[in-house]
Amino acid sequence: MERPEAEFAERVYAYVAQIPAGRVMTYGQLAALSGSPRAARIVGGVAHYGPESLPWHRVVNKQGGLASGYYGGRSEQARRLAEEGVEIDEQGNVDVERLLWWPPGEEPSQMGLGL
DNA sequence: ACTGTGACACAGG
DNA sequence: CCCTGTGCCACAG
Repeated sequence: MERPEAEFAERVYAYVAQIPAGRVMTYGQLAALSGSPRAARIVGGVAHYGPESLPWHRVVNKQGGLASGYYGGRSEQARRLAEEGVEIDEQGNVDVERLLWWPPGEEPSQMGLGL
């Protein structure tokens, strides 16, 4: 399956590129920010065929589980996250609640609430 | 326009 | 915790 650049993918790339070291974003979150709230799976495809230069190891599923098809395997993704100070529990998951990152100005908390 | 393909999400058991 | 099924939708033939 080839997945050359496309609008949706371009947006995902832009967000992934902004994730700070030691923080993570979920597939569903990236999908929503990129314009398709229910296209989490598409983000997976984008990640698989996207630029290796981007920090894909900072993209995890909503439960904190590491990617199943990460280039180099989950152990490699875990290693890269660990290097940034991210702790992986015995189940191989990260604390999404605590490490989830949102692009400045697009936090869900400010979407419907006046600060 | 239709079909196959998922590095997901979510509801059940 | 595990596993299973169903919904999901951008993108390539």
